[in-house]
Amino acid sequence: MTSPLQLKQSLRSWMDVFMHRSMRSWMHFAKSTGLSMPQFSILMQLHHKGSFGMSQISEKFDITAAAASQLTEKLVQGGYIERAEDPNDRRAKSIQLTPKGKELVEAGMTERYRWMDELVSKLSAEDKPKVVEALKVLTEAAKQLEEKS
Amino acid sequence: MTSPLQLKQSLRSWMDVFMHRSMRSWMHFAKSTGLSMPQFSILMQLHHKGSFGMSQISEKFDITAAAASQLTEKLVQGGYIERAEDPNDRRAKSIQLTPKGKELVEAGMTERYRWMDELVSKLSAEDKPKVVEALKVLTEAAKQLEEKS
DNA sequence: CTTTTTAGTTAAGCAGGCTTAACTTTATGC
DNA sequence: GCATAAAGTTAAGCCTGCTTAACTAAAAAG
Repeated sequence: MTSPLQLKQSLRSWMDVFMHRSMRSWMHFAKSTGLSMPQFSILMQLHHKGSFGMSQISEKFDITAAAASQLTEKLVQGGYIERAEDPNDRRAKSIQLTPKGKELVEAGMTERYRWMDELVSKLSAEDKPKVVEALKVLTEAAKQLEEKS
Repeated sequence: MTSPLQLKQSLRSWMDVFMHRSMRSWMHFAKSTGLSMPQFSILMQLHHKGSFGMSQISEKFDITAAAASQLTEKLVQGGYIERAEDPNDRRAKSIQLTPKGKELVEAGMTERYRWMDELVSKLSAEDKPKVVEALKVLTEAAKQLEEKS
């Protein structure tokens, strides 16, 4: 018997410890790159979605088009992204990660994963399969939620 | 048989989807409060640790003592924290959340938990206990790691 | 008891993000 | 085709965070 309360409790405990830890390593890495958080967030967003235009940025980050334009300009200057004209709509610009940008994002991910890998090394042999199973279930559920919204 | 690769894979998939989602709700909430990210981070840190002094802030957030002092000043002005003299060392100041500050942090946590609760509602009855078990194991492992560092 | 360290504050100045306002250029509606 | 809307850009100005530098006050060291 798993009470609903127990389930929520364990999820929340995990969430607290996980968030606290990963946020720290996250900000720490962002700082070490010399990029600001907003700039860094755009790179991550590009990593997830592949490419998008200015308007998507202003929408996602809830800033004006002007702000989005200025932020991306700095990333272009830094050589992290490149702006290309959308062939279908010549007003629109499609932005993408450059190799340099990809490299930086990869490095950030690796940093983030390190703690996870340490965590794994603490698990007993019998716990490991259980954890794998549970995380797959959770990831699957999360993806379902994502699609709906 | 759970291969090490499989374990890492499932952890990383979960981490990606989880981070992406919770970072968004996190920043969104911070923005809605009108506080800046650094200010908000200080409140969260206070929530975790209870109370601490200026020097801890500059250390944790890797900023100068001057910056820490100015940031906390704004939070005091806003009524989110209060500064008290440390009776043992009258140079030091101990800062704490006010009721207003606590309220705000609680609201942020609730926001963060909401997605988790939705996630739970997607799980089948047979999956739930497995998830609880796995998360407890992970949380326990995380706490062990935390102590060492 | 004097010197030095430590904790924190204040002020000046710089850099970044963001907004509004005034544009340019391309697409759409009628 | 012409007016209107949409996608971006640019510039001016504000606010915030951050740093350095100069300071006050209390503790520790000698």
